[in-house]
Amino acid sequence: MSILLKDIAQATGFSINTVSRALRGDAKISSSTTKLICETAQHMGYMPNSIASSMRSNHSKMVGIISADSANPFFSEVVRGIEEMASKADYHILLASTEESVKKECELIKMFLCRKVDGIIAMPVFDSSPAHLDLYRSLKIPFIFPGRRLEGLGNHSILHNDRDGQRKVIEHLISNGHRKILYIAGPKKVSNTTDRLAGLAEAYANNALEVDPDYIVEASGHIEDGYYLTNQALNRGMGFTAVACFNDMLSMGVLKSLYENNLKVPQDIEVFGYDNLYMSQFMQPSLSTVDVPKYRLGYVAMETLIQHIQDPNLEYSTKDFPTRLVFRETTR
Amino acid sequence: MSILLKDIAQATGFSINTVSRALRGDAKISSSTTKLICETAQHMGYMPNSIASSMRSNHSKMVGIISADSANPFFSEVVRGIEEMASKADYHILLASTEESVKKECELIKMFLCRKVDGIIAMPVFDSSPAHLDLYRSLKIPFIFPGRRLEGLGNHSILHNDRDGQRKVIEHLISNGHRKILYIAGPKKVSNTTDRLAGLAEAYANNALEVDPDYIVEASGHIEDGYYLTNQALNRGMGFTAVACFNDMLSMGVLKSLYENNLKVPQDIEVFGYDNLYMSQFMQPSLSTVDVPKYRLGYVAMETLIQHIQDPNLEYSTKDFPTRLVFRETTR
DNA sequence: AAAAATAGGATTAACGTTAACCTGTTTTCA
DNA sequence: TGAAAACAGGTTAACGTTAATCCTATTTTT
Repeated sequence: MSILLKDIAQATGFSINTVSRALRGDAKISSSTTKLICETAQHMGYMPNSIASSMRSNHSKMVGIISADSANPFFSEVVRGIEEMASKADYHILLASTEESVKKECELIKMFLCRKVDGIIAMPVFDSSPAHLDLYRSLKIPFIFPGRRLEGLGNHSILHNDRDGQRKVIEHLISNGHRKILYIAGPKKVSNTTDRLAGLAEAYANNALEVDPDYIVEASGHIEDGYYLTNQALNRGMGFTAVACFNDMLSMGVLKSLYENNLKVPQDIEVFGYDNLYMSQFMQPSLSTVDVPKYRLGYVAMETLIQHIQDPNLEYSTKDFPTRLVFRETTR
Repeated sequence: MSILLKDIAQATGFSINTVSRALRGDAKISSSTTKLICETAQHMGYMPNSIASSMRSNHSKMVGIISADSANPFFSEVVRGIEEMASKADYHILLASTEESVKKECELIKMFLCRKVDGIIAMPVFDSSPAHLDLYRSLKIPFIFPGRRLEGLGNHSILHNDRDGQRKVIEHLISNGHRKILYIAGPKKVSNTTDRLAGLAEAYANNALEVDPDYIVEASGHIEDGYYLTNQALNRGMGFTAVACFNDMLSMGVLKSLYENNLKVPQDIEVFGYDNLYMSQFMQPSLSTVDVPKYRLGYVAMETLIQHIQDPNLEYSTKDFPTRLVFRETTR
């Protein structure tokens, strides 16, 4: 059916092994032989069978990516960074999304293991069940968590100072005179939610203010949550003067709700997002937010993963990127 | 290192082959034996090596997905449909994006072939170069094009009446009295651009109107194009009273530009998108658009692909889903 | 009661590649 | 000048599964 090493061996008169080595650029094969073999392979339209190669060589040149939420462009950006680096290093990607389900996450890991990926990059659900953690701990292949962390596996993470970023946002709002700030938090099962809430608490504490739990509402992180939760808070007459969101998608829903309720942004209410999605600058009004280096996160995660694949003894160490506030039209 | 069929064979006293067949539910193995083997496998924590399985059985249970543009949530939705169906049928996905580059598309196909995928689902670039088409024609595995088409391979497509949808949009605008409609087209290298432009032409023809090429501008399909092209048209004093876009992302940029130029939507200018992204209902103002069954497109594409994998003699036939206009706040 | 069919499983040989080891020349340089 | 390297490539045996074939009791058929 298709061209095999055997066929090239026959055509050139060399052994299968020599052909295999020549095609892989083995230095033991003379350059003239290598050239002849490569050209013959080219002409015959040889395509290596990576399944067979993986089988024998014990590495698949594939890494498994576990994304979290396909509805949020945040993750597309991270994955784009991963892909870019992967492609440079001639790795390929097996991609799937958990939609924030631990069960699915565990299944994916097992699937990746069966498929013999060389490493895993995951945006894991924050779930402290032993089964989940043990699964990661039992992994014999390298794994990296870009943008998220997992209890006890902190050094596998590449983070971006969530706590710091959220603290700055809240401090800014407080210094602008706001005392009733509605905070739309992310889902509990995401580490960033916890970290950003810690940043919020810190900001209040730094200003000797109490956190009012009524002004912290939980969301799954999608646009509609921002919309409905803002409507709800408004209906309850909570009288907030600023809204800080766990992410930009939520903010988009918030802006919609505020507009429909005839509240002017930023005059009546200031709004802050988090993530700095590309689209946020085109929201109406354009969104003030916290920039997270999404692409870089993915890129570095892949880069780091490859280092660990190449040197299994390499120690893991947390990286932490700085965040940066981006002021646009939703703040004064 | 890890548990193999061999180990289960040793533990149960059956042959490797019997273990393999029992685990796959072969009817030739008695139910008591099957039960014993499966339970033992479970206890020992057996994980099948899909690489080895693929190698021998000649099917990988993987399909390659070629997406087009990672920045557009349209494709995430399609991929979600693909994944859902794939997961039901126990297929897994190798996903990559061309970012609309034919070169990358061809490379991806070859990569998928090397990795022995059982089929391919692609959103191909519309490029009539022989190399590109021949590559698809030479494929010995099934392939489906959801939402796009390729010259001469029309029956591999699952479409959604692009021409019809765009015609309705333009006819609606014309019937609303608009005579100067700015149309922001997609990139030439996407079949939908051509088809939607045909729909536009049809609408004009049906109303005995001439198409003014000056009012048709080309874009790559991203938010910023909508923004800059609208600014540009405004600066040129083109005096249009409606804007129809190739997709919703463009519309988001258009809305931003119009707002910044103090033009009220829909009072001064009506705007129509295309795709009906989830987020479009939250744009400010919410976007009138054409609904495309994105998820369904992906789902059916995968479903169809599996049918073709299971029956290689099955004839290909184009499917065509109906579109539906969605009226929101950007139209009167 | 002998032949045929069936159930249940064992043996053997692949799948296409690469790793490990081996062999025969040619260089090198002490 | 001769022994050790270096060079260039060949041989053989895997990797873990599954397909194809074969075997042997037991049951069914006639």
